Amino acid sequence: MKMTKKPKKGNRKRRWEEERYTDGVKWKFLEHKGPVFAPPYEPLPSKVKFYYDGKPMKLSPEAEEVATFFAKMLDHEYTTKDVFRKNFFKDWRKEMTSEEKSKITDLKKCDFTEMSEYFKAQSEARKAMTKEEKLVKNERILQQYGFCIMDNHKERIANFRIEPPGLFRGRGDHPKMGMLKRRIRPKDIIINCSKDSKYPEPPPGTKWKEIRHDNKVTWLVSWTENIQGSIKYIMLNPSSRIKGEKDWQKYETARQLKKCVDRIRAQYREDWKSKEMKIRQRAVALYFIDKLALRAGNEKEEGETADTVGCCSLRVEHIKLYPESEGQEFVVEFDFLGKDSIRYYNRVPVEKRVFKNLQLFMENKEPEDDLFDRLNTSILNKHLQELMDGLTAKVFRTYNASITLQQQLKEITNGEDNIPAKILSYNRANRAVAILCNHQRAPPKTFEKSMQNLQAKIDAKKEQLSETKRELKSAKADLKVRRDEKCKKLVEGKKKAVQRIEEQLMKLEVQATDREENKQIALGTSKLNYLDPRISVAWCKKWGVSIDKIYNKTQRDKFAWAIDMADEDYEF
DNA sequence: GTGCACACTTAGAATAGAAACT
DNA sequence: AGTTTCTATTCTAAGTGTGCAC
Repeated sequence: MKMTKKPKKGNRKRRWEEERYTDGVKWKFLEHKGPVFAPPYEPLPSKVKFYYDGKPMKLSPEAEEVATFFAKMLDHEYTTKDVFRKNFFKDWRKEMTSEEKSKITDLKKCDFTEMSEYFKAQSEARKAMTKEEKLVKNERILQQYGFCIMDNHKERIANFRIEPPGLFRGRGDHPKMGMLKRRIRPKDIIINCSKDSKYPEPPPGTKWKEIRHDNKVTWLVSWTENIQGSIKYIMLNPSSRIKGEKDWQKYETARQLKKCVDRIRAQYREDWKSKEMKIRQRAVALYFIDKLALRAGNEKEEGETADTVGCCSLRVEHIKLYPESEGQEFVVEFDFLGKDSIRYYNRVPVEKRVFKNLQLFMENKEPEDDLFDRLNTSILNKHLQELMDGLTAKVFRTYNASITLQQQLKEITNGEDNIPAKILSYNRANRAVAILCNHQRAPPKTFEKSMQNLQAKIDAKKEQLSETKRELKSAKADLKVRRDEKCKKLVEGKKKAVQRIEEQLMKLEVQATDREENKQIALGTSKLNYLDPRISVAWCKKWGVSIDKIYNKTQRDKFAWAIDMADEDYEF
């Protein structure tokens, strides 16, 4: 793939300019220390008791450990849910001795409160640990296990700690919530590294499941998780060469789409008229993916996960058709749970042909039937591949997100504004994308209160402003009477103060607006995954906004390639 | 086409750490 | 200095998409 770039500054190649390997080879040399395992279980002190049916009961270590997982979640809503409790209890019983099993037959009779209190106290104690103590411990492990050598570079590893055992927390209505996520041991672990590297050592007295040398993949460590049976990986940090290049490539593909999106749109509009049902469905689905930035919607195994859908897996029950609604024609109402069981609700007017097609697709179907019964993501992606090299459904999300940011920035940035107002504009552009992609968050628990506090601050600032203005007035009056240096100085000082306070007030007001508009919207996901960072870098350069106002340290590391590459006239 | 294994990106919540306030 | 509040980081679940066997 051709990627536009500036000529390099020095002799040394930047990492993202080094040559890339061919035929799927991801690296030539890989050396690392392996994973950090979860600390072993520490039995509770004997004074911390578990009660069954009001009576203290000493549990076997295995049963006790699983009980602590539940105790640690006692304050969480999960533990009130039937499915969670049922799954937990079933898995807990598997860890019990036969005696325990015969005695403990009802979860309602279990009292974990002492355990729960104990863990709360522990976490308080941990908080009270001095900075140095915490830092030293974490830092040592980070230095030892947090990095690897991939080819010529020392790279940061993302998740070098193995997930500790606990109770599975699925999102939404997950049928497996509460199941026991078992402890991962060395014999579960597959190590991936290069043959000529120094292999990681398993803990004394243990063995790895396997050591392999597959340089067509990027992971360092893998294991199979017991809830869904899926594979988990340890991979590199987003700042690494291998992740950065992939990210860059993703945006280049989206820019390719920009070049041919008009043709593709014309094509799918044509296909709305096709004689073939399959093609019509494909064309309508693609229209939704393009217009509404819906996800592809792979099919999922029923009963294994929460019931969520994307575009291709939409069911009849997820949309409602209104030939006419609130003065608009051909309105489609979407209401379904998407990824992470986040609700997607939207009412959109569509073209007549789309509307008619939808009516056709829904004819003689039950609510739980697939809307696009002749379509799936594989068919759709095969078609997209023919339209453009590397094109898949998700590229539309990347493309539409990035192009929206660019357009919005162009439209709403005001050169006259001061820096905070410009940043507000940036956040608003970012927000437009987050809304498009339906990136939501639970409103922070303290949102109302924090809003009130901010408003109080604003009121106080206003009060201060009028007070200072009064002082300025009287100083001016004084100056008229006694024209001495001291009075002049005072007037100047007050003028400055008024100006300063006005600026502070303005900043607070901007902050309030920004926060209010952000109540239920998460900006981070689009910023991190959908917006070509070069657009943001160019915007910062063009308007003289420091890049760290837009990206924090971690984000600057992730987007180092873009910060280096883009100048102020970069066009997505 | 269908089902499955695999590898990788994308996602919001939880937690830790930093900053602001009292 | 202690407490509260905001921000950054960590965690890991939940998606997407490919390739292969049948």
